[in-house]
Amino acid sequence: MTARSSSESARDIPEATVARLPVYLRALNALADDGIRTCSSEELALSAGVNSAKLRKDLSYLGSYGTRGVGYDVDYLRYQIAREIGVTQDWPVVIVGIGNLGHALANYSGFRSRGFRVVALLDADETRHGEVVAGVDVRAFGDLEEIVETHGVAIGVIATPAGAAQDVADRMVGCGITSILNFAPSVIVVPEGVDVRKVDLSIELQILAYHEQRKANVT
Amino acid sequence: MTARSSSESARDIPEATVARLPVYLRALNALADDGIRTCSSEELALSAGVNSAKLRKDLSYLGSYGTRGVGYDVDYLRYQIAREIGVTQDWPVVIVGIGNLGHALANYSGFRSRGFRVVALLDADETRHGEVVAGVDVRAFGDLEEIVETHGVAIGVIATPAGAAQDVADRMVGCGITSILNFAPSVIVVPEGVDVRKVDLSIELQILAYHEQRKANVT
DNA sequence: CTCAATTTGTTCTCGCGTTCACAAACTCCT
DNA sequence: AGGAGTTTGTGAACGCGAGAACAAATTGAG
Repeated sequence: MTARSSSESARDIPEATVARLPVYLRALNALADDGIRTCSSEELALSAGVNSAKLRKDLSYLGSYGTRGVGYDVDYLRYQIAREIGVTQDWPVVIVGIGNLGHALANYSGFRSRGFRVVALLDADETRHGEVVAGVDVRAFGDLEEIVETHGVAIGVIATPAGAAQDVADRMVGCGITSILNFAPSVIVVPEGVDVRKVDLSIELQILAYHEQRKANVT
Repeated sequence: MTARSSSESARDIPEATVARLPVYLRALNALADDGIRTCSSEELALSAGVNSAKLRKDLSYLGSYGTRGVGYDVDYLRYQIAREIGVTQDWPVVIVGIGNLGHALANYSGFRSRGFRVVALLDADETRHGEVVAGVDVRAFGDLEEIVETHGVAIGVIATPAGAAQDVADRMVGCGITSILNFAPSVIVVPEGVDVRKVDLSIELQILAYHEQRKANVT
């Protein structure tokens, strides 16, 4: 299943490591902005908020990009991580659902600066079609196929109410979208081969509430 | 460290389980809305998008709330989970940073319906003070102490740009806030005893991009 | 050139979480 | 009442990730 014919990047990077690579990349960018050209695993780990042993192990999955006795070249490592994640290229993204959250996402500058380009905002509400939000056209949900095909979109973002999420996901999958970021508070089912990541705002708060309650209960 | 003097809820629930309890709660609410009064672990697991064995083990940490041969009483289980998480009570929350994301969070109905009440929106921008967003007063960041004390706030949400996040966190901790939900794309450092959860929108997309790239590379 | 100091890459061990598999408990039908 | 059929709760095995610890590689001083 994980056999790769491509000669490079054939390593199988653990999921936990993949989730931390963007954090390292951000830390490296911050260091570069400060004019720092070289850093040790200890320093980088501090910036990223992780253990240095973990950092080194994570980086070792990518290859040997450090120099013993010296550390890592910030620019070089930055490029290597970006390439591994795939953010050296430009990823077109569609956002469905132009409520408060869709608005916020469309305006979020962090997407663009990290290689993601919002090519369209889709909504079922016809009265909003033709509007321009954050420099992006608001279009009809029915235009999804056309937009996906024209721009070669592989990543879709769901920012609709819970009730619409599964329908939207089905349509996205039907168009050939293979990665979905779901902000709707509902579980969506997709075929094998499609990746879904879920961000649920109220769940995060509930987890905090659980711990908060326990703190209070230690009498 | 985990010794509890309180007689009930003395069990130590694994972190991974805690993170899933809100999902189960949501699934149970959906079932209840459909008029379903009883469900098996298999059915509930399907709604929640998990394995039924995992679901049963998770629930077993709370106690034996099911009936063998029958399943779980939806209302009863719902109450037990809600009580365990702590969402039977009302949690006052402050949001700092009234940008696009702060706006979206303030308007998010999912908070209120789950026991979280936004008591104030704070922002450094003086021109916005006195405004009312989503029925909540926009106040000066300097009012943090007063608001936290008045309402007994234990949970704070950071929705500022990255540069301000650490300062805001420090102030929050200084006021006695012990749980922080951080949407700013930066690592924040807090003292022992303070819980931080981080939601980073662009990191989620980068993780998707990594997998997307790998799919494309399987030639 | 040699040796001390530094820092990476990797091996090893431990603990947590997931999953399987099954005994225990309950219902319902005859 | 008894037995077949369900479904929970949990013991045990397994796999992954975290962290400690160390060997290998590099630098720089004398």
